[in-house]
Amino acid sequence: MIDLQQLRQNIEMIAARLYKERGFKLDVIEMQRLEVQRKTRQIIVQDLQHKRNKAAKVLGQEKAKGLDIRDQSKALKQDGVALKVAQTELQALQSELEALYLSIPNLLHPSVPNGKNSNDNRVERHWGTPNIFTFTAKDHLSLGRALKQLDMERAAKLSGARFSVLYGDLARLQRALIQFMLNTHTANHGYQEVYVPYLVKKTCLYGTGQLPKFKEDDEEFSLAGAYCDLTLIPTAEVPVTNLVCGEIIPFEQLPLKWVAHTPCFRSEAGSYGKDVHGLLRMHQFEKVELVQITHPDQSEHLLEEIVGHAEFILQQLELPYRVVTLCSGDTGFSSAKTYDLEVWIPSQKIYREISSCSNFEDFQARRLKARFRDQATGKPRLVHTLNGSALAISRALLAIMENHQDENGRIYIPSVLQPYMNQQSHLDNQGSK
RNA sequence: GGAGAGAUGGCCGAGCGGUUUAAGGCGCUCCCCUGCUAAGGGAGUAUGGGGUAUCCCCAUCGAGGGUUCGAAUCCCUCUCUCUCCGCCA
Repeated sequence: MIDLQQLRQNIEMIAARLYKERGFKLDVIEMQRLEVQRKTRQIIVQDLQHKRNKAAKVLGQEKAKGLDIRDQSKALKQDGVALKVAQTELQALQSELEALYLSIPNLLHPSVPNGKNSNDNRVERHWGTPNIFTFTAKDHLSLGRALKQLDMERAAKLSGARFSVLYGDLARLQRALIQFMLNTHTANHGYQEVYVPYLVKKTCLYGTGQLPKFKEDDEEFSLAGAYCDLTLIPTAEVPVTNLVCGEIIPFEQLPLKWVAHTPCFRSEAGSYGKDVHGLLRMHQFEKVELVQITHPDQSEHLLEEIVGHAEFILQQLELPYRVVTLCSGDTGFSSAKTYDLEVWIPSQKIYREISSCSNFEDFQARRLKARFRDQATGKPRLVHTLNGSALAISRALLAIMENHQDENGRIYIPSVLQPYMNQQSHLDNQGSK
């Protein structure tokens, strides 16, 4: 949610920005109409409440003196009815305004380039150079099948399309990736490891901005029946960021830095026919996620730090990548600024997203009511929240398979992972049944 | 799953229909006193919102409804915590 005080004061300017940056049409007339009504209603309600409180007090004192208060009591009944009516009207206006405000996307950071879609993203830098293969490079699906360690067919038998089954060394390599990333971020980058629920209440999704959705598509998986208010997390961002929901964090604890490994569940509604084969786009995948809860003055700088942490992993895995700043049209609803890390995919000869690092500034914090106590004033202020994938595990696995293959279909295991693989240097047919 | 007990400010804890404007204590901040330390005295100490804004008002006692002129207090529903029994990784 954006700052309402700011919105009310500079409504024309902010409406213009929302339209220019996001193509979001804010109904200024309607909003102002509702605001005026809300304000007058609120004054009426509070006035009636004030009268009620005073009258009740006087009545109480008279009763204590032993006076008969039945007539006065009866006379006050009408005020109670009027109050209830006014309260109901106020509530209706408030929820209408609330729904409107929840639908407004975040304002973008000035450094975000203008643009419509991913074609307009700004490439910041490259690292590494894509391998030039002296043979025809295979995609990860054929490589995995040849190794008998990747099985989409049996996965489909269990759960349908967009699920995977891994065997043997490939399954172990996925586990090694998770371990390596968690260990690196905790030992080298100062994050605390955190284990969180994979099922969360809907309110958590409002907090981080996945809900409300105005598209038809429902991106998340929800449970039915007795637990129907629970949803499978689409990313660890949701449970981890919601840890500070409603809290006032002591100043000296900032920044809070958490790293979590979780599976992620996405319906992928709206991406029918896109990336239907292999590990690229699945309903269930593993991810190691970084989350920071920071002082407002630090978030801009800490976004760069998070990107650095994700880049470090890619470098250690010896994978060529580039860093892009998402343009205005490609930046997510809640984000003020997002960097994507894109890893080279030899079979497609393009860079594909493997990490997304965002600064949400106070947008999520306002929804979450996540604050810290300002040292100077002693008053609570909204924190800033950031997160970054570091990395998407399934895509890292895929990238390793494709970038580190040789002409015999063996796959080189990056040296940083070998300690997690009993010093094994390659994936080959030995690791499967 | 069965039986019972709870949820009050940063913390402990009283209140069980109207002198509560949430007692009292602890902690914290500032001031005073005491030549250090300890002890003592005084003041302050939630969050959100509104207004005729150095002041006033409204809301919040786990959450949501209800009863009442008036609810922390009574009733209903839900959530969570604790104790005992059962079951279980």
